[in-house]
Amino acid sequence: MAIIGGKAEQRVSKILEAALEVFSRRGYKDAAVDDIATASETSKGGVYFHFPNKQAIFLTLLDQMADLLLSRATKSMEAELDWPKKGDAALATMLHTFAGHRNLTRLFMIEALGAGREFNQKMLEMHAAFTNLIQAYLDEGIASGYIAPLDTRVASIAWFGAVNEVVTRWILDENGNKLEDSYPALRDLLRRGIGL
Amino acid sequence: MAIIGGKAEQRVSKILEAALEVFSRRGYKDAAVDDIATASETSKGGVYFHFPNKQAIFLTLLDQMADLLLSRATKSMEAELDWPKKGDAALATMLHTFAGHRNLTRLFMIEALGAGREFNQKMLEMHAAFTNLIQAYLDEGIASGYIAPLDTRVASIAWFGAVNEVVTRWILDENGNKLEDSYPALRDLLRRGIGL
Amino acid sequence: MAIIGGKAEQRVSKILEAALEVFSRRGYKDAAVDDIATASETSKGGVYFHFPNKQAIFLTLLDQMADLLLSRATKSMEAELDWPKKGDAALATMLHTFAGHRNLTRLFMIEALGAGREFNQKMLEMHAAFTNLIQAYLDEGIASGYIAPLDTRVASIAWFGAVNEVVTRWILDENGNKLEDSYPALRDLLRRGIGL
Amino acid sequence: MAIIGGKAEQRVSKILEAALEVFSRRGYKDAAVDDIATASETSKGGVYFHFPNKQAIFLTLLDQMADLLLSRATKSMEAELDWPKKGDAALATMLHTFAGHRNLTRLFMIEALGAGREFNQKMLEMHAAFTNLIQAYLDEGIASGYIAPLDTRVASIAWFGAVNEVVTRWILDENGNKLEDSYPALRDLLRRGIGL
DNA sequence: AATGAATGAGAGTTCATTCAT
DNA sequence: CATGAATGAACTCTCATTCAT
Repeated sequence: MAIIGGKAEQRVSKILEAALEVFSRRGYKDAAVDDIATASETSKGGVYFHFPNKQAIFLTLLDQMADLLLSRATKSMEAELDWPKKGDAALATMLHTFAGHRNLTRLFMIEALGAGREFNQKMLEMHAAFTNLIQAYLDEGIASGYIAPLDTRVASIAWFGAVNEVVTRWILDENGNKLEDSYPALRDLLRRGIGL
Repeated sequence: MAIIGGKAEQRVSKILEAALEVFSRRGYKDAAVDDIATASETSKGGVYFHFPNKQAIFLTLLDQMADLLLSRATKSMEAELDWPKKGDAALATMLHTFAGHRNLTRLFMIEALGAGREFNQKMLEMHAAFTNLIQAYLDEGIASGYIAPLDTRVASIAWFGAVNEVVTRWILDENGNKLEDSYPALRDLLRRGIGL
Repeated sequence: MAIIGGKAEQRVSKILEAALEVFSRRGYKDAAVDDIATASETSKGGVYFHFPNKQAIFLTLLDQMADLLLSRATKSMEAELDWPKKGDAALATMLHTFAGHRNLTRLFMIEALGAGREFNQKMLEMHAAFTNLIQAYLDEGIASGYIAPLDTRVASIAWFGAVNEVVTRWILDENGNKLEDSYPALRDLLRRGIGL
Repeated sequence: MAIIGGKAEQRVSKILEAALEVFSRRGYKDAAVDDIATASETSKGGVYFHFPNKQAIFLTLLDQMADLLLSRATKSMEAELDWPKKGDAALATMLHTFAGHRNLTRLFMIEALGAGREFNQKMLEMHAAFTNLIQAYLDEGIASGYIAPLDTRVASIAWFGAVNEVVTRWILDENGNKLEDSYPALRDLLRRGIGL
């Protein structure tokens, strides 16, 4: 009957919204399902009607975030025609997206790592999704002759790591600088690293 | 009167050893003090006689690790006279040290980040200790004319992040490749990134 | 929909009943929440669902008791028209009520005092509630010319103390005399003390 | 060898002093033997060398206090020749002694009651010691014809209770009035209560 | 769909007591 | 005599999960 989202879908997204807030405020382990229920104006039973357990809520959030980040990065690359500019655009988009969603970023970069071995596989997949995107980009650059051949697997990991650390520092340092200020230096460094 | 270490010191290091094992196997939150006690062949009370609480055990471990890593890296740099080789040596040493202490590394790179807000400050300090070492190295390179001026703050963070991610992937991927295989590609990438 | 009390109310009073029994048998500190849970045929979690902590259970009991005692004393005073008889009635009621609720009395007179500094304020209030009642009575006696003016604050405290000690002795002496046997002598003493 | 007190005796009294301080500050249950050890500049083992257990320390203190109070009261009574003045002197001495040892008084009046059933017998004995003293005094007054015959058992309990409550209120009310201010009113009341 | 009461395993921490040195 | 390391039972409190209504 519903067109854009039935009652159930609305409830689910309300719960996810609340969960994001609670998880990023208290950390995965310290976040109580009760807190999520309260924050989403439901009851514990209500949450468990829509999700089989706490883990599933967290995983859903991680998936959503990865999708958001990847699709934005992809889109911004597609919007550029020039190969080098594609990379710059992706980097800028990533930093911009992170900067705009500090909670989400904390969840994605910090909490998810330490949330327990259950999430290791997921984290690996997510890191891989990003590095694969980067690697494809670098391979394209080599194929089109923009850069000389190099170990794109390691390079993509290093790129991701560099961005990751800049972001992590920004998260950990509660009253630090603006994230986007690092963009120019980071871009130059990454470009030069692949001999561009 | 004690020659190598009194009974207390021995007990403390036995507890720390056990804690390292337990923390890296179960994660900070899931590690029970009871597990640590059992693993160190003491009782819970015994653990609490030597440490005020669980957090303190974890922090002690983190400090130990940071000291180990930093001192090894520093030493290996001092052993080289040529500026560029100092960096290579440090990188090689780091990867080698990580590779040789998987548990320790997991604690340091994964668990500690997500263990809770209480450790954020500590993590910031530790990351900073490493990037400061790198930054000093880069500044020296600029001062001696080996490389052109660049934003060494961001560069050092990016370097550390690159290494970090390579190591994190190695940790998360339980049956992956040898860590040290990434050395040549990583070294080239980092070198080139600073225009060397 | 509920007629006499919902499930929750019933559970709460079952817990309070059990708590009264456990507290007066073991003392506040030695009473384990687990004991209360078992005695009320619930689980520990069940108790904590209805009360935020152990202290709150104890305080609820204290309040209930104070209310019971005060309302009974007040009622018995209102039932008499003659001023001196009001006092006698209150005393008789108090002793009778105490005699009929040994556990409750132990809690109120013994455990609550030594349960810890946290309860000092509460105890002060409760003692004050009783002495205020007595003081009002004495003031009324003076106003109506039954007795000569005297320091009713100290007198009411002394009255309460006298009753208190008689009761305390009865409690401490596990196999002693009947409490109510002390009534005539105590009444005469108190009466004479205010010059009646 | 020792004349006034050997090393052992000194240690014991140092421990008792410390215990008094700790017990009255933290209450019986919350006082840790470790605290007492530290406060008396010994070790836990040291305390256990001189006392078989925590209970014994507490009991020793209670005995000491009762002895102190009783002997002072007795002495001040002996110093008076006039029978009614003996009672006044005892009361004044008691209030004065309590007022000068707030910690001790708290221990004696409050903590000891709630410290657990193990101390009930002791408390009974102590209360009895006081009321016996009072009762003997009252009996003497009857025998010498100062007052008319009355139930001196209940009367002595009531007297003790009256004093007790005045003192208890003074203890519970951390920032209340001076204890000795209650003396005149209390004296008049007690005197009149026995028809003096 | 949703609620809230209930469960019960377990967490970190404390502490009286013991005992080898 | 004294020490401090060790023990282990007990404690309060938390929380993911279940389920009758």
